[in-house]
Amino acid sequence: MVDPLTAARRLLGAQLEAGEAAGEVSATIVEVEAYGGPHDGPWPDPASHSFRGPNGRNVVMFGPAGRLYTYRSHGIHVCANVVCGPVGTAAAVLLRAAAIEEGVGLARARRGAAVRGRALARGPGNLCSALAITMDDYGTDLFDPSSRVRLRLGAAPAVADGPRVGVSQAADRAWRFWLADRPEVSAYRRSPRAPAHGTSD
DNA sequence: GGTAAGATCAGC
DNA sequence: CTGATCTTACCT
Repeated sequence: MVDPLTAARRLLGAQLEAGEAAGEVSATIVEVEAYGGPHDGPWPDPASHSFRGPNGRNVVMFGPAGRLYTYRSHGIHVCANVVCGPVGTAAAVLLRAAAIEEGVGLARARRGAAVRGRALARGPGNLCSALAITMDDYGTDLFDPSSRVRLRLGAAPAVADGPRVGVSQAADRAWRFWLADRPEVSAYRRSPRAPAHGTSD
């Protein structure tokens, strides 16, 4: 797993598990977005948190691949990324949506009784909520069996792609990927702060 | 030490 | 479409 585009495709169909014991909740990743790094790196990406170099929030993105990069969005939600790329080079894949396989009851208890099954982990904030991923999980090694959040890679079926959601920079880049024919995939919404279509990136 | 912006979500 | 709610970065 090296560049973010390859990593993004590879993560589709992978199993994400979260829980102290043998996986309280497990889910299949169905939608992701690739994010690059600084302007002078191999994948310059003005929409990435790492674009302006390492800082207190994004340091883990510059570390080894396979770690979890969590950040708080709009002061309310937590979003999760899988770090990729070699050490010293920032890149990550944002987990945007998943299909809950095991622990549906627990996920619904966390999200709310009225939430439809397909929407339990739809959207990056909702995904973390359903799996109880918090800022405490920042930097977690996703391939360590003793971690609270774990990842099991699989083979990816048919993949579709399109522009990323909600980014104001490089808004026309087709760096979002999802599994075709999946009801859990979230709807595309362009950022209101993004320039007119075709002008960005 | 102040401030503005934000890889979101739910509710009207 | 709007508001909630807060962390961080980037000024001055």
